[in-house]
Amino acid sequence: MTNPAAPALPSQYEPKAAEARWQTLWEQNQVFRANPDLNPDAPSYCIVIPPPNVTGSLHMGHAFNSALIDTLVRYHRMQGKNTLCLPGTDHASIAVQTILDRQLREEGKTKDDLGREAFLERAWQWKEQSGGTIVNQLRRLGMSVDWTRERFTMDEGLSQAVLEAFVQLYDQGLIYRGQYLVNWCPASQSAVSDLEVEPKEVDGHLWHFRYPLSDGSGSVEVATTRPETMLGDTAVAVNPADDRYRHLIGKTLTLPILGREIPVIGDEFVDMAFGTGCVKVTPAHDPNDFEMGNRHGLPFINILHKDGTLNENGGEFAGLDRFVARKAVIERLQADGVLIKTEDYRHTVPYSDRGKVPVEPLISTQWFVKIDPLAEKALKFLDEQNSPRVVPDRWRKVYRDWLANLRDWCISRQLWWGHQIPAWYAVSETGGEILDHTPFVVARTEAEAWEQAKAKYGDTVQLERDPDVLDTWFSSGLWPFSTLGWPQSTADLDRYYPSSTLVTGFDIIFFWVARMTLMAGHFTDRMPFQDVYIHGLVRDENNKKMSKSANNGINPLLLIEKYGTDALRYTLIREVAGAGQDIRLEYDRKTDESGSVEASRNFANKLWNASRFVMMNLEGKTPAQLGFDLTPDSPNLELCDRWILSRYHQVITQTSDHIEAYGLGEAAKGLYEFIWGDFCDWYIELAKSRLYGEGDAGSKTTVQQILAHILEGIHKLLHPFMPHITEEVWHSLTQSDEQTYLALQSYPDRHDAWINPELEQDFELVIGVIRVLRNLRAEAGVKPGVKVTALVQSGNDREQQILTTGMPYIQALAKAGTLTLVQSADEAPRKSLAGVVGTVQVLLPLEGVVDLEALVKKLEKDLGKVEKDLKSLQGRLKNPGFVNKAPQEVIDGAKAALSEAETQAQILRDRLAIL
RNA sequence: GGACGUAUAGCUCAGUUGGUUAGAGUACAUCGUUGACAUCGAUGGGGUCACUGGUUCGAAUCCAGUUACGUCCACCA
Repeated sequence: MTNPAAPALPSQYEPKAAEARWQTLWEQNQVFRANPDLNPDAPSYCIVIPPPNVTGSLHMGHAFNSALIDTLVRYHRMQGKNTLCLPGTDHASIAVQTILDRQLREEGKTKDDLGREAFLERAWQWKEQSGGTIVNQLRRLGMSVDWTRERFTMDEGLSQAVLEAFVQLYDQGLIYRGQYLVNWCPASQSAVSDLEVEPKEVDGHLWHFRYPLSDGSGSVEVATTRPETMLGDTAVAVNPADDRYRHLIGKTLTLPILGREIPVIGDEFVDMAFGTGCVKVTPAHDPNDFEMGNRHGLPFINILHKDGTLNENGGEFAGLDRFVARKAVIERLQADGVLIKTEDYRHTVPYSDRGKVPVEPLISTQWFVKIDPLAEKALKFLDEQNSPRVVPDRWRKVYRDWLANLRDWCISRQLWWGHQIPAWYAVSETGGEILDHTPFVVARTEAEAWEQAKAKYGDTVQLERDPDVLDTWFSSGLWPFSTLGWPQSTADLDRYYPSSTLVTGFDIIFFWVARMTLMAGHFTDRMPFQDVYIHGLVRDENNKKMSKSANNGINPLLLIEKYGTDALRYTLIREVAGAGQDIRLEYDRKTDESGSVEASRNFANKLWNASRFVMMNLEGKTPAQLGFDLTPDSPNLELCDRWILSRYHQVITQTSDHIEAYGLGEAAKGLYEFIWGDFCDWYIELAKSRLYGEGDAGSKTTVQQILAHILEGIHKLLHPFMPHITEEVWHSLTQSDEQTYLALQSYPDRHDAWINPELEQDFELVIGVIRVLRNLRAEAGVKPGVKVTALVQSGNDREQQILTTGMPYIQALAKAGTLTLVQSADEAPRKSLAGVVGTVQVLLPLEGVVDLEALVKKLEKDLGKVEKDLKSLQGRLKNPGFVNKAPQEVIDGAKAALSEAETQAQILRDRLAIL
């Protein structure tokens, strides 16, 4: 090694140790701890991470989401913003309770055996375990979050926020308790929201029955996919415009089996064209029928227990499970001769997302949030202020449509794990039991509840708290501001709220994004984030959505172990183009290998070695010690120096612009091309001869300065994407101590003065000549190590000038020992291989044994290509339509291309003629 | 039943407001251990841009339709 001061770095980057080391140092030294009071004049940047559910561990989707967030956060931090990235986890009420229920079942127990207290203790244990795993995974991903501000949706502060929000909404008349039809999940024995229901296509049947008219004058035919609900029928509806049945409206029918008299009603909801045009109406067990029941004042007969068995209203079927009862009802109807037919019927059945069983629409008493006033406010923000700004734009419409079309939100869940509803019932008023009509008080604390209750019902009142908990999304809806201290007014809220960007997948726009905007609009009078960046999901190698049920998840830690966190992060980001597109991850399940992550690992290794090379050639100096006093007009800059500096400054601009437009993938790709292509393949190669002392001393210093300067810049530019390797190398490069961090350095400044497109084009010509010469060498079968004699010919003054400057580059990189620049090709031996770039001819004379036929073949091939272009260009320029209508610059471009092609063709023909 | 997304090299994907010779990575083939890197370098082969029609001097790009895959929303018994 030429540099004794540079650390002896191995030739392969080992991510494992470096990543662990920096993760620990960052955290121990609270590098990412936010301080709201710091730099009052600096803008702030805040991302509150979407809290993962404490349901186990993180999957690839989390890794993707985290990579995007951390890249944004690190970028903005380096831009000098006062930055906070706040981590946390979500209690995931129903999801966690489902897991615990399953565990208990495996132990042969139920939650009632344990009792609420012991159950919750167990739930907290689970939370500690799963939450711990998740938080450690976030660390492994290199998230630059402020761990001192870590939150959990059920911790003390956030629980306070939930209480406050509930009480306020209740006091404002926006929360009410009422009897409504809800989606009932018999498996978890709880109400679930509309969003927790997923429709599934199933092959079922459509059963047709005959309901006789009570006056004996005939019958009507109705059909259903759920025959057992007929036990709860309280009417049959027909469309009042339907001539076939209009006369029946007002008559009564006798319900089979139970013999109940039910009316025929007219309702426009009924589709005359579907089925028979007669609909059985079960107001207590069907959403449409519920509405009809309300419209027509029909009785609501509930036939189900909460566990899905039939209750006493089911008559002889009482006690049977709903699906058993279905069969029994069909048999009985058949026996009674009123079953007309059974059709096979494919239809959608609503399934409970968590319980994995069909949900049952069921009347019950629940708590609701009145959604209209909240939705109106969020819509107003969107329409009038485009707030939040949705990226990509197409999701804005999806979000808007949903907001505009909402039903009241059922927020009570018959579960134990979660925020218990702060309502206390005066059970002494209703015989010691909580009934639908038991009076209640809503309060922030139990003491406050007693106070209110005593005032209303006297000192002897007995209180019992509502056993139900709130929908998980109630607390998640407060997340962007509850985590910053709301309802207290805090410095954090002041400084970081509203947050800058919410980064999340489209799958929870409704569940979560909209709930946050609803709550934030109401409680903080503004939208909780400026931008919403919606990304796609990670698909598996077969383009399938990764899911637990399909068991096709890819464990991010396996890939991290194999290739490193930086490689995984870089892969995930590099794959995302524009925004919002799903990404597909290459993966071999047998070997746990991924070609694309491997490519990123190789890129990291390339960077490592390039850095190693540069550091070995700086004579122990840091970039700061070498200094960078060069300006675009410094006389001692060579063509390649100006070129790489121009490219470098373009890349700074381009990377920033892309990141700020959420084009993270484009930014990542641009850096890859610059680092591997421009910097490593060309600049470093050209720098070698100067570093090895083959030029003057000034040239060596200049090249060292530039190498050091750009290398440091590269690490800064790449740091948001690959935080560990860049932090590691940057420390060696700058010889910084362990209390100084690249993560806190400022991003490279853009200096447009360095950008020189014309010069870049000149340099492209040199590169072109090198490529052609290399190609000729390969065609001629010249071994890579052998130096050749070659000629470069151009009759153009400007090209001559560029080539003169570029001569040493061509000699070095194309291994041309003797290289002559000539005006005319006559000076070349007859037996030469030839190629063209622009109007420059590159000639490789061949002595001795030469396969003439091969030379001719190559020339003919090249000529064929050029002639094809030539023809198309000539055709175009002869076309009056083109010449008259196309813009001048396009025509000029075509003319220039034509003359170049003509020159090329001529060169090739001449060459062929000589042979 | 609505709405949306995607279709380009064997594979994963780029391709800006239409401008002619459609690009990367990867895989493949050939050559290579010169003093950063074989997790590398050089070179090469490989595409009727899903299909059909239209607009235009000119279409991967714009329009209409078709097909395939995927996603979301929806109360049809």
